[in-house]
Amino acid sequence: MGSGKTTSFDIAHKAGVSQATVSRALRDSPLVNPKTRERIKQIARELNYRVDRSAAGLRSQHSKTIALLLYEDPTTDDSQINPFFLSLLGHITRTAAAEKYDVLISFQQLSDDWLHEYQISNRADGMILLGYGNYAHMAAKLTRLSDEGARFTIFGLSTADLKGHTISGQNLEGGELATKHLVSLGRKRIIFLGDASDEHPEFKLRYEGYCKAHQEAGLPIDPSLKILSENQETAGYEAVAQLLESGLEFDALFAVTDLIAFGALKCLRKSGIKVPQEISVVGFDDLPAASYFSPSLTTIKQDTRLAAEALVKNLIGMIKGEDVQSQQLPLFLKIRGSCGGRKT
Amino acid sequence: MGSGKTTSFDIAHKAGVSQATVSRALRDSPLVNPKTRERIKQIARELNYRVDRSAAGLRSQHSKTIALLLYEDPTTDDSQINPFFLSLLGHITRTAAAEKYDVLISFQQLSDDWLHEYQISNRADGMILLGYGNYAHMAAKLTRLSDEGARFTIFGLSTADLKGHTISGQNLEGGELATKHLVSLGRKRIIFLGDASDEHPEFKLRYEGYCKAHQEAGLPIDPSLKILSENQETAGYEAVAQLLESGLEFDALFAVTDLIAFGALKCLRKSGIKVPQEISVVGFDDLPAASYFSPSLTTIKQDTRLAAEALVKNLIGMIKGEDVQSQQLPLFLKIRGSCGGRKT
DNA sequence: CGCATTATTGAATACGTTTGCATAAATTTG
DNA sequence: CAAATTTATGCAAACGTATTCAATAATGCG
Repeated sequence: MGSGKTTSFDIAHKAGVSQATVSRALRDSPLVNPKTRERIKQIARELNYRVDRSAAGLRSQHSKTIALLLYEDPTTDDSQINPFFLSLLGHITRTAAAEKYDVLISFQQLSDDWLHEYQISNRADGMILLGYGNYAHMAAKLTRLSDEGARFTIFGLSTADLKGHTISGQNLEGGELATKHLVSLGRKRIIFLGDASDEHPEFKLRYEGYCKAHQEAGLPIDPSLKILSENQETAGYEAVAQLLESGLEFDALFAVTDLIAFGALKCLRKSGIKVPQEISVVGFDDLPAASYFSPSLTTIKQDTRLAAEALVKNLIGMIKGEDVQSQQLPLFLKIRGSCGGRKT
Repeated sequence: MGSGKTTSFDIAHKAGVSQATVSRALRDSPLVNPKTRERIKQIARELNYRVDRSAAGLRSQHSKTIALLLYEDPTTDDSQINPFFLSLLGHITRTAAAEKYDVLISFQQLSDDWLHEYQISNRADGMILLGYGNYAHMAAKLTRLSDEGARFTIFGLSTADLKGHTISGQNLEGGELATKHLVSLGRKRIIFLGDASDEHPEFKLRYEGYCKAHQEAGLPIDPSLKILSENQETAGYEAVAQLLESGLEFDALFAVTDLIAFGALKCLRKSGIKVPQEISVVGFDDLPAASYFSPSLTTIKQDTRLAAEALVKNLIGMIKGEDVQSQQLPLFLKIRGSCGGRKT
């Protein structure tokens, strides 16, 4: 009491065993007699003892911590974070906690130093990378990091080179799902709005799904219906404004993200075009605001809980040296007012 | 190269100095010759050396980490997190990073073990507590923790007992701001919607601001206009539904949070009441969805950046043993469609 | 130039664990 | 019942850093 904090030696002294035994008992080692283990645990509880994480980390060379790196797009300095990640964040921390891992969070731009900054410094045993970005740009970098021994999982990207590191939605199926829904409503000239270039492989896949749905329905794929838009609300607005001005005929709109869809909806509303009566709109992501928007937005929903669990469990598997597989998670169609016609 | 990771000894060897000098040099100690310091730093850079955080933490007994504890309301098990915190979260991590602190994140219910779980275990040097809850319930607990030596700051609560620990908005001024705006629009019978009981001191202050605005405008304070509502969208909906049924006359509505306001707006819309023509509505918080709602919601906005900086800097000050002061931060009125009448 | 300071450095230790190895006690086996 | 095995425990050595104390080199002062 007189001196500093409670250590495992104090427990050992009180229990009449060696410090080594205390350490083993608290970690549920089979090397210790169940009876002594319980006695030790009881004493530890009474003294409100906690293992010193720094000491444990130093000795075992494991921090039992995961670094969650949200990297921001350097071009947009508004610190608005995609709310979609908030949900992911919650599930990640919960899953990690269940596995006895802490979660460190950091907002960063892509850096060469991830590996050293987190793993080598023993701040974290592995990293989860989140955030929309020009993944194509990063693939090479990530492959190199992986080769250097970096342990990480990344959401949204799917590249053969990064086996086991990637968790993503079934983007192709998602695009197909959205388009099929529009087709089933009798829509024939469906705009695809977004950047389906190599910069955004996931968007590209959504476009492929769009095409597949057309083929299966026997509809022609008109390239002029594929409109470029950055992943921002204002960009969606602008794109639709130009579209209307061009006089191109269309009766539906598949926006590759909800953000784009919001912009599109605003522009349509301003132009006096009725949604969904004249134009049906589908988004992608199911941002919280999607249900608040007027009209509420039909969209493709990720199961953030599944995604979070996959990200965490793959990463921990990697840390433990197991062999893990990349996963593509199913997506769901969330029907709301911008499409159905009858619902709110 | 043959053996393990790079340590300060390796740097020392290569630089021809002792390990002690390396440690000092990397920490910019004045005890080391500037010339040797630069040489050492250069070598460290070349070898991609990073200080082992566990070792440093063990030796210095500081983890250089802040734990961000978001505690969930146990009664609502939907894992929807208030998006307001996302913004706060971003600013907190950025501020902490600038001060060389890591941020650990955890979703937890109120627990007696915070102190031991984080501080004693050397997982974090201090804690930031976030989340709406029945603060009154917690005040006693937090006071005890504080007495036991827990270092923490908390957002939203303001209690004399927790000197230096609390950062909050100027709730009274905020309530006044909102109400004055409604009064300036010619509204005379303004509903106050929320739980202004002892359970929510911050809501109580908003109500006091509401009263103050009335007094200053020479308007009577009618207690029957003070309507109870839980802090949930559905609760706001229900409350307004009952209100309409009761036939009570009113021309404006001040919801103590945006969530409540959303519910209120939905109910008004469903009942065919025009906002803002017949009823003006003001919320509180400026959730991201507030601008997406139709009509967009006039509300009181917190400066999350200021709040985050205050939370982090007060906490770090506390950790360093400095004397810190609680703060009340200014709030801002964000005028949108639910109120003005002319704007979108 | 001799002494008092100051500026730099190194040797050694402690931080609180985890874990390999040795040992003693208990149990099984032939 | 002796030998072989299993079960429980303790001893002691890391893990990589920060820091106290002593020591040396460099500088200033009269």
